Amino acid sequence: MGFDDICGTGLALGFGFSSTANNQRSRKPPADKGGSLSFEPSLTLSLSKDKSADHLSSSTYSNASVKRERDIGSEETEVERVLSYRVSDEDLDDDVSNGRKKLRLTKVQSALLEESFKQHSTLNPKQKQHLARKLNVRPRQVEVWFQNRRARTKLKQTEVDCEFLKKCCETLTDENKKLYKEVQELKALKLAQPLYMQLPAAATLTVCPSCERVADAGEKAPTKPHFYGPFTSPSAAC
DNA sequence: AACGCGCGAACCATTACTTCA
DNA sequence: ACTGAAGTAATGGTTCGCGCG
Repeated sequence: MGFDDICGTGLALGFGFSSTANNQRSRKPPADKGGSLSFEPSLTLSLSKDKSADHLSSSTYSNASVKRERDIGSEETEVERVLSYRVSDEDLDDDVSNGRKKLRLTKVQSALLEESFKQHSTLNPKQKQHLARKLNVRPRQVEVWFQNRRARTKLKQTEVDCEFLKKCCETLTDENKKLYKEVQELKALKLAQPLYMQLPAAATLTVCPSCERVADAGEKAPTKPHFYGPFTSPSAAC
């Protein structure tokens, strides 16, 4: 997404996203065991060739994943079910033969997974095995859950970042418009009064670019005025 | 050292199923 | 009872890093 030269002033605005979850495509788990995912939107405001980038990162993702009452019965019965739930290779074969079968995770299972995800968003094989045993589910299920969870986190973060950047964009567009208007006004002023001698009182504070001497309206005119016309070189005036 | 190959892990887009308003 | 939307478990394909011959 980009906004190129909105007001014709040579200013260009653009933004995009780049992930820094160990460079996103890195298949290795993050070095830091926290395994934090961070997605960095980059906001770029460029004036012709000059380019600057600002990396932003926020983590305002609110966890709303376990919000549905998906199971009947009390927590206790659920725990029992978690602990009695066994998945074997035969089950896996069954799934394959019967087509896709969706096993809804229980509240307790989801909560445990969520808890684990808070600690590290990626799992090494050992952690996966351990968690799978703890939850009485297949390691593959744990893996899939984490995958989907990461995807959800990323989506939420992208939404948040997008909102933020939209606001940035609006602000910058306004700013840009203001500056453009100012430029137009100054241009108009310059055209209307080609000679600096005709400048109104507010603009009579002049600086000679050559000697850098400031002269205001009240000051006695120097023997040789430092005024110069639009077609004369400033340096020639001194 | 360079290369090709196989494997495992992670990601992504998509599908399929479940739940709820 | 039906239906569409939202949520999410699962699948298939792709890419990458690594070890090995």
